[in-house]
Amino acid sequence: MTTELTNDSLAKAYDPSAVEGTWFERWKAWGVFDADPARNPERPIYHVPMPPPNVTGSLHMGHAMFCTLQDSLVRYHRMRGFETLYQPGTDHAGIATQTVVERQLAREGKTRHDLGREAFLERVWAWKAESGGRIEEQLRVLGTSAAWSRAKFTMDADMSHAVRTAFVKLWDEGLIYRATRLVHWDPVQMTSLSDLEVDFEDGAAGELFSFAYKIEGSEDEIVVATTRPETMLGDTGVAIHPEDERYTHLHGKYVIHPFNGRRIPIVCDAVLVDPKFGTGAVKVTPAHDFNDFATGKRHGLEEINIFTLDGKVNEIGGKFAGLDRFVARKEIKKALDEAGLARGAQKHALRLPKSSRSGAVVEPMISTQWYVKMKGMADQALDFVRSGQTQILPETWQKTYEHFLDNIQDWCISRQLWWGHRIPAWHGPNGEVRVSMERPAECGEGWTEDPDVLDTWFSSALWPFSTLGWPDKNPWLERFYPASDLETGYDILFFWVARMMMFGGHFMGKPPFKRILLHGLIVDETGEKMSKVKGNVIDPLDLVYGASFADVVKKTMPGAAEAEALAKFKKAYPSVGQLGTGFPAFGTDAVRYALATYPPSNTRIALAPKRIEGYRFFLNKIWNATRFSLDIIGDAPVNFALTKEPRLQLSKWILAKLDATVGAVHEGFGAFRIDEAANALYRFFWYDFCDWYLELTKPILRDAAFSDADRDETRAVLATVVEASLRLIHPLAPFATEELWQRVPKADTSPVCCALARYPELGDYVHDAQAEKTFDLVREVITAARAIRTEHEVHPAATMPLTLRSESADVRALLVHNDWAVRFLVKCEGSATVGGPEVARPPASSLRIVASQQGTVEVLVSLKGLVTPEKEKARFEREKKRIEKDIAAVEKKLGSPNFTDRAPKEVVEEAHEQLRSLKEAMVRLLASANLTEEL
RNA sequence: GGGCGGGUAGCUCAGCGGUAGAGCGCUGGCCUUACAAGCCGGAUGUCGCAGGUUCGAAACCUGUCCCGCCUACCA
Repeated sequence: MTTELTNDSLAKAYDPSAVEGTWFERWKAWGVFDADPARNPERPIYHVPMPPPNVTGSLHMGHAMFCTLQDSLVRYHRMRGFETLYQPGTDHAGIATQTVVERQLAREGKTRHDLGREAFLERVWAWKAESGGRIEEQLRVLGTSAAWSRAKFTMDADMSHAVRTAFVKLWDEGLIYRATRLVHWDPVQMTSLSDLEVDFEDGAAGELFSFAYKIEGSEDEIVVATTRPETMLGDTGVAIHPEDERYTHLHGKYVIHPFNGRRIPIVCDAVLVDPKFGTGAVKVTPAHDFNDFATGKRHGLEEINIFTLDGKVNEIGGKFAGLDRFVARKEIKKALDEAGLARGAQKHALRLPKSSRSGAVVEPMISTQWYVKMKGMADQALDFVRSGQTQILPETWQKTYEHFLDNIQDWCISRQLWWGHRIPAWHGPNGEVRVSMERPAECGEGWTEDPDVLDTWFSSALWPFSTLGWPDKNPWLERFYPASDLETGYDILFFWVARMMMFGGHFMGKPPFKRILLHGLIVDETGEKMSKVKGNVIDPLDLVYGASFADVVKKTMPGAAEAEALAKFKKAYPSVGQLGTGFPAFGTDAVRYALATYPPSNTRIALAPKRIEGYRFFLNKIWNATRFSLDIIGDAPVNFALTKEPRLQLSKWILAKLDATVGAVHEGFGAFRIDEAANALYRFFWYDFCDWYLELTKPILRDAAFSDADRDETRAVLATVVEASLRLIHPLAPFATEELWQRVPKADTSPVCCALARYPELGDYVHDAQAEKTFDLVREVITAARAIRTEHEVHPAATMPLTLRSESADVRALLVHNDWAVRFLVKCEGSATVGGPEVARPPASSLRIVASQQGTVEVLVSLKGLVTPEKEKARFEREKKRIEKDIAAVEKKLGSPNFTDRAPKEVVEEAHEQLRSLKEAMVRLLASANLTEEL
């Protein structure tokens, strides 16, 4: 397979579609994705559980983000020899999936109740079968090197078994209980919600409506205010502050409900009532408000439920019965007004609680639900992090994690849905409850199975070990628990991560992972959250394969007018205007690379398509540099041993830079700063390797002045650097690097593919910081000479004499040794004249000073006839100013009384060195001042 | 109300005690036989504001103004 590849020549330009098609299947065939608990027990493990996406969902940028980061980490560790398990899977996503199917039914004019539970579930499974494979397919497009053969679905039989086991265990331990209390109720989905599933819409326009209750047996009244007038049907108390003198006379009195005549006590409550707010009197509806519920408990008030489960007024409401809660609101206001009890209304901004899934306004409702006691598990989960057994990165999230667990509430785990894990409980005729894995034999006639299902997050909380076969003891669980890293978006830190930490600790006795890595939320280019309403959603596959903007918005805002949708889209992504009429096919590698360069500390990641383009250009650069290198290396065997002790300074320099880059990359991956690793590689490959090394191989290969030994060494260095770079970049851009790696010569007996090749380690190449600096000075000299040329508008093809002066013999030797490089890149006439300060300045020359720790170099370019005195004078002044400024800064530092005592030695020394070289530079510059006259 | 984070080049962001950085954008010049998806140059910042600590602050402290996010019971 590979030999046939090495024979065909590389296309002139990088084309992602040509390289991204086949590798996935090959990697699979080569066993890249496989983990094996029995293989080589000496190897350290690296296990990352993938956050299971909603099985019926489709790919969005969040998935692309986590795949990029996780897969990069996974490939990095795999190449470093870890026994690597990237555990994939999908989630049944209870409410979300049920909602989708119910909407389908609604289009047929049916509800789930028309079908009945069994038929409805069949329908959901059918939908899952139809759409369920898609998300996994899409994840593969991103190159995700997960153990696909082990993919799990949270409703699989084994996952289900784990869920029931966990439930029964918690029940037996007394950690699960049933309770009747106020819960967040979604009247549209008709289910309870955990407090995490409620979003608050800030600043919703509402009104504070005031009305009067008449005091029993008098014409006196007390005025209360509410944002939800309809709840007055369930009022069972009016609370005042015990010390509020306005109401002292009402202590112990009752008011009469205007619609049903209910006697309602006036109670004194200092907790609920703020005497300064409104009238200082509060209506109390224990059955429909969390504060009132607590108040009711304090005073023994009746709890009267006035709503049906779908949010209509129930029979208690009398003439209002059957009205939807929002209709009832209007009617009640009207009725109060007609009764002469309305006391006006004022605008009031309120926080409207909404279901994060259905968007329905959440109604607090009394009901009986199942709960998990969290305190003990939370304390343990807290301890895992505080003791350092589990590390959270970026560290800033640790506080958030702790704050949540410190204030943990018991978790309402029952949902009145059909799609999900059914609670394994049976209710007897006399209210008995049995919890068991299967229907207990004694629960026959008269016993009914609990109708509720579990919160989806209950099964996900078991994910790091249920996927390994828990509760059965087996080699996978032994070898791969705890996992190494858990990487996900910070938005599910509470929902998922904290709960895995709690369940992992409880069921396994150990935290489920060593590190928790969190990334931000991908938003549009202007920082707005992606949403269909805003029309700013981007499908990652459109970036990979390319798509016209017209097609993009057609998907984003189905049914909307194209012009309008396009306008919204372009507003959200100002940079796309520069991309023409659509996204070009950036390819997976470019999308991944771009996403990898955002630091994880960014809570919001503003997606700029233009930036992805930049990384596609980078891949093209890699492609062409490899192509060029292959051309130079040729077919003759490469003697890699020559790179161990290189003769050329240039060889040593690039190998040392490579080594430094290897270090930076490991640091980046190690600290979850993949962006740093990605940037280090980008800079090395483009700015060091391509711009300098590759350019300089040209004279080596072509000029007769170089020996065959030089050429052999250069071919070896070239092969080494290219091959190492491809391996280094592979975790970030797996496809292009694999394609190229297959074709480059390799030093050792290499494995079948780059994905399984050994990752470069520090010290593999020349480890020599000095070697880096040495040639860096040559580089600066060349840059200075080029700058002079450009400044004086010398045509790039023209040659001109160059003189380099330095007091340092070492520097002069360096310049002479690398004269060939200077000559080639500056395009000077013959060799540069290298000498000490005694060497005469060429007439009509322009000067630049390069100051370095090794010594100062005067770069003199003769420009006879090309430069005017005015221009040179201006340049001289600029140069002088620049150096003066630098000198002043360093002098100020060194001049201060105890800088030398307090600052670290290296810093002081460095400052001295700096000043010395700057002063030397100034002397040189000033010496040239009068020479401008010669021009 | 409480908590957390952020305000640095036109944009997106690094830097978090030692003379302001990157990518993109802008700009001048080059089709130099790997790459014009390129090459060689250039410009650009009172580092939100005000105090303080320090020899030295974009970085540390205090206050202040904006902006996000999370969290909470103001009817």
